[in-house]
Amino acid sequence: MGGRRERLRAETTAEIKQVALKLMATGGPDAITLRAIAREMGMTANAIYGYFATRDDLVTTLINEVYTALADAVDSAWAEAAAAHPAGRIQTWARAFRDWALANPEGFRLIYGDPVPGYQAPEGGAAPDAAHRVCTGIAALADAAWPYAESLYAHSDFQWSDFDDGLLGKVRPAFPDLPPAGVALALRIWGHLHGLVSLEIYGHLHTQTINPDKLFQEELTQLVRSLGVAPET
Amino acid sequence: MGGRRERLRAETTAEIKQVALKLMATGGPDAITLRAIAREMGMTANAIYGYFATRDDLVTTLINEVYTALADAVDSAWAEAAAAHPAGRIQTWARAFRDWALANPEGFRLIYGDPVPGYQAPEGGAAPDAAHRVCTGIAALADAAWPYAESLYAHSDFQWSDFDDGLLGKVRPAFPDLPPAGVALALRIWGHLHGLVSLEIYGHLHTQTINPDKLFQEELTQLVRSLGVAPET
DNA sequence: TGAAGGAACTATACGGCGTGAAGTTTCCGT
DNA sequence: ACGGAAACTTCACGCCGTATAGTTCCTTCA
Repeated sequence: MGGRRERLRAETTAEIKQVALKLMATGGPDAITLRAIAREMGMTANAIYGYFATRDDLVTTLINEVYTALADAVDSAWAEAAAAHPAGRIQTWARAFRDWALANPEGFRLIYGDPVPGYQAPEGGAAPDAAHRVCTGIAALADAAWPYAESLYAHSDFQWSDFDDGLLGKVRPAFPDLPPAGVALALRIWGHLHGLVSLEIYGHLHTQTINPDKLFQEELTQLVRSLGVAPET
Repeated sequence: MGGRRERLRAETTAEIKQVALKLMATGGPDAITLRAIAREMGMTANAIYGYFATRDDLVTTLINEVYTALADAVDSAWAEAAAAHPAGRIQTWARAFRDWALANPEGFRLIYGDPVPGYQAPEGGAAPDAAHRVCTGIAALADAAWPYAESLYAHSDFQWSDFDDGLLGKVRPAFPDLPPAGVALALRIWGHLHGLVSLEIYGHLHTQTINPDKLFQEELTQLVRSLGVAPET
């Protein structure tokens, strides 16, 4: 075990994924075809079946990796701004989210759109896990803002049972003071940011406004304001 | 002109679109294939080229029709709630938006997602127009809320030049009292609602919360609150 | 050392896809 | 009645995922 055979195998697997990502970056998620990957690698399409049972398996793996990359990006942005005022920290996180999406539009489509004709996401896997990581990141925003915002959500009647156990398994230990209403707030913020970024990535915002940047900045300003967190300046 | 030939042609065109929509409803946007449509109609795939220059042309036409249907749905909901309090009227509109999406998830994907492998939306066409109609609908929400919300956006420095002329051509005549900051608010609300609905349609919300209904209702409650519009009850 | 076994890969094939070119039928206007 | 156009079919090409069978080569163990 751990011999040359398995090392070569791991390298080939990595190359397949890398080539697939390169194809996706240039031609969109639809460009991920076994034949194109094999062509790029000087192989036959069928050889890939030795590494991935099916094309959807490969796509699933890619989704997991890309989603993890997104989660890493926003997590590290959050960590780097640890010392900042909550308002600035929240804005840093959100900007990292949008910046990653703009830098990896195909990755964003891969994660959040219909990645490939007929692709159906499997039940388990790392993608829900990465999604939970992202949600946990937003829960961190909510947690940071909660001392300011709590009074606004006094009448919200959410219970823990309203949420997914896998998500709560990450959120509750990390933020023991955050109540169910705070998790709902986090999901809503996620939706807000996802919506604006998604519209932009898919080109729908472009037909409405000249500079989405300004709109997003306004969103962030109003976000921290609506949370009751005083802006930095 | 206006003879039997052209009537038959119009009927066939309509049947192609209808069959395509039926296929989409059952198998998703990816099921829209010329061969499947032709099979359903007892024709050859190439016969469709007499009616649509290419498959993307057909998809574009479908997008226009479906988008128009969405715009009609939310417009009529807005009109029916004309007498209601602004808070209720806004919530009625937003619920109509989400209800339409949940009732026509494939249509939503067709409009807002990657409809079909490699499809690229053309520059002009009716889709941007329908998008402007939807945005104008949200501008109506903003306009209704503006008397309450204006003070919150006093420091926003948006200008007319920040927005698309086609959109302004519809919004400014309809709502002469709405300033640029109000249009920005409308786009932000659009993004918020789109994000939550989009996450739900694509199944990402499902792995976080048990009942998206409740989350969306919370969103509406907080929306009217953040606009300063007193809730009805 | 040499044979067994399995992993890696190729060859071939099938059906489905969009699309182009050429041929055939059917109908309309003159 | 006839010329021409519109509607439609047939055939072909290259793309796709994938199943099956066959081949080559490395590793491991007796």
